[in-house]
Amino acid sequence: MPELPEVETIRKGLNQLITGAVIIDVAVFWDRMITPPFSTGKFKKALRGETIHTVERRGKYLIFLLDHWAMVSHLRMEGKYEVNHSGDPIQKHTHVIFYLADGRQLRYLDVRKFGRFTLLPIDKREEYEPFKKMGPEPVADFFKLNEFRKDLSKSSRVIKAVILDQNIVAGVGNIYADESLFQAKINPLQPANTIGPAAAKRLRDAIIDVIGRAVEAGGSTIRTYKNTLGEAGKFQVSLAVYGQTGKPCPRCGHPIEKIRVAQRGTHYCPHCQKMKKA
DNA sequence: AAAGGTGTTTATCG
DNA sequence: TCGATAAACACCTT
Repeated sequence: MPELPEVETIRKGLNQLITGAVIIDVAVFWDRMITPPFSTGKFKKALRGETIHTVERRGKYLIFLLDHWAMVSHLRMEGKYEVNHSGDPIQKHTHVIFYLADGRQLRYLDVRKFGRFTLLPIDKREEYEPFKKMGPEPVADFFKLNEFRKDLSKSSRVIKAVILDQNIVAGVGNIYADESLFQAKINPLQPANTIGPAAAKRLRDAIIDVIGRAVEAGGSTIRTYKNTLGEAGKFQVSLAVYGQTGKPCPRCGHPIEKIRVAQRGTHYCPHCQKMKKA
């Protein structure tokens, strides 16, 4: 659910609300949320007294820049942040609370407990393995067609699996993968190494365009996503295929179908997105 | 009412 | 090294 556009919207909200705030204490109610080598105890101790200077993002990861640490937070499926006052009732599925010096609390909620926190020394954050391997951000300046074409030619996997791979391009999840493939008129089952130069360009441009428009719209709210300010996204009304099973294709009117590709629910128009021979 | 679907990443298998 | 699969969880739908 939180893919790049949702994480980016959350990042902006966090920056509005908590930059400059000082963490005086941390409570962790689900220890597995804190990844090794940090124990919950070390995690809390490291954060006490640290100022939240700014929140950055790489792919679907949030990066809180503190005095001595970069706190990396991944929301996985259903992670959310709220900023509360101390008297506010604690919602179900609250797993981490950051107590701030001004009396407010930054709370992390996650129904499925899949989200993770990692602490990195502030000057070593570039060395974090997932960041080192991660593909470019899906914007024109970084996501180069030549590199993308090389990646496609090297892989026999189906194209949908490839664009979901964070090491190819960062931040694309199930929703925006389906939307991008639809916009580029490519069948999700097409093997990556059978995609020609023209189709590769369409796909690269579609990913940049779809993600960009979704960021502008504050992301998509499918079931539960809300940003830090408690607001829903607006992009769900612009979705052409995701969650539109049985509805007419906005381009040709053929009913949208749902199949399974790379173990993921996949929505596409069988008329507009025909499989092409290599 | 048990079973299956939901999506992201990492670990593990062949 | 690559690709496929399972596991980490809770809730909702069938």
